[in-house]
Amino acid sequence: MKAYDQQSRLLVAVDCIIFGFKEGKLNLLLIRRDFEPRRGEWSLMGGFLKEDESLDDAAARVLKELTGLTEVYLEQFRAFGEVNRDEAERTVSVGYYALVEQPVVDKQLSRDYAAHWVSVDDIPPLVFDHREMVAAALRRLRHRATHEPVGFELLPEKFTITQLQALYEGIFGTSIDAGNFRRRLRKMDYLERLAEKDTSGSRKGAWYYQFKSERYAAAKSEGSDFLLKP
Amino acid sequence: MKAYDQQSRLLVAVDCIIFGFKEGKLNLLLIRRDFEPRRGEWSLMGGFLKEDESLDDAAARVLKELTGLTEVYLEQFRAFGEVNRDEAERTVSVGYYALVEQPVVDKQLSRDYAAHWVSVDDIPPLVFDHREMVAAALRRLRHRATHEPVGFELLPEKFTITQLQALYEGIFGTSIDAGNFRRRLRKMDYLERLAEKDTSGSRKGAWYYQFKSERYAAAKSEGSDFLLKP
DNA sequence: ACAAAAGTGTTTTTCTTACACCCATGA
DNA sequence: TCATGGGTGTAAGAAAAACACTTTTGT
Repeated sequence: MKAYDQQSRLLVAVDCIIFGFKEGKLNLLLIRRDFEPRRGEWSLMGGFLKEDESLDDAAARVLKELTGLTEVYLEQFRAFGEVNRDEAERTVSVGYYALVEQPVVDKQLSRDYAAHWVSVDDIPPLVFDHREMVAAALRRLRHRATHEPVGFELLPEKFTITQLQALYEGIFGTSIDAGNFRRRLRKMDYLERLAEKDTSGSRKGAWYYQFKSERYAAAKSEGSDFLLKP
Repeated sequence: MKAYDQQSRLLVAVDCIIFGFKEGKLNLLLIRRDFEPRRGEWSLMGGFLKEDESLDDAAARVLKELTGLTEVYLEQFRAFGEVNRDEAERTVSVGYYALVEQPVVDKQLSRDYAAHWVSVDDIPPLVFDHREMVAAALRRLRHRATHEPVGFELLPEKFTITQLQALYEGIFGTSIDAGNFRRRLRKMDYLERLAEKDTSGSRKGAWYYQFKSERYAAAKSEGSDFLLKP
């Protein structure tokens, strides 16, 4: 059984699947590897776990190094441990997915990392098992987005219902009935309609809304379930 | 960024939360640690990842060492990576939960490991962060059991509706309307009623049923969703 | 014949779905 | 005034919940 001596220590990494949303498309932030092996190929943003940091801390650090962002939604979804998944050395990697506001990231992105957004339905070949990691992250995101109000993390603080609908259509790759979608949202009293309109998309203008997390927490603790599916 | 040299290698473990079901109770298989630190205290069954095995393989190996079982339902649910979670040495642990037929395990259980079943609503103090791991596993089990037909893994191949209801009541700690529960099951044509009855529980006798995984796969691929909640 | 588990039916209410419709406004 | 996205209403039907009811059989 378990005994501490004589056990093999090995590398533990975290890899981040960074999701963004822009112009109706769900996107993924990739980098080109700047070290061997497979220098120059497309890869997820990752890094090795340090002695003095937790997995969550490591993921947040890695994300900060690439995007400069610190207050992002970040959730572990799965550990990947096939023996030969990293060809250089045995490495166990823990996958995290992040939800960021793409326009905000675009401003902060340092050019050095050669980071680029790609649409989730047009992903280039990736190193190692990163493709599989993306697929798993996407499944998890779809699931989370229907059962928890995490989609909002991909939108600016103020957003319109139409934007939210486009987001969900982007996440699921389907189209949604606008009337029914709105009605479901109307019942969520943790969505506050602001006294302000977005006039960029139409003549009439669309009301801005805001997600109130405190109110959601209250609603949840009283047993109400979030559910928003295509 | 990532670079392979000069990185700290560390211990990676897997820990198994083993669920069983008996007499209306959802149970957990625990052992007493037989090595330092915390020898003799209650713990989950775990082991270190070896150089030449995947995480899934390691979990299966650990499970086999304790229960002798090989064909069990086993699913990773989360990695635990707090810096001081294991007081002896920095260890990242990947949590798996297993669903086993308790009566079968009882027969095979080697006395050496000092393994014992405890009810999930009466868990003794556990070492390290094992309590938290159990809580996370239980949340995952509840979720999976409502959306996928995994509950059957805890029952014998042939089971009655009443047993299945008791199982779900045990998993969720609630009571369920028998009429409505049965009706939902009647619609699942991947549940086959056998020509045999269980007469141990009543005069009348209850039909045995069997879960047909091939038929379920077919139904699923045609878009039908499993849903069974309290 | 009756107790007790197994199993069925029926009514009520609630939620989805599909889709028709109205609104506001800049060009 | 009309095209366009924004937003509301509603009728039909499906599904969930509550609960009364029947069936079977050993004692």
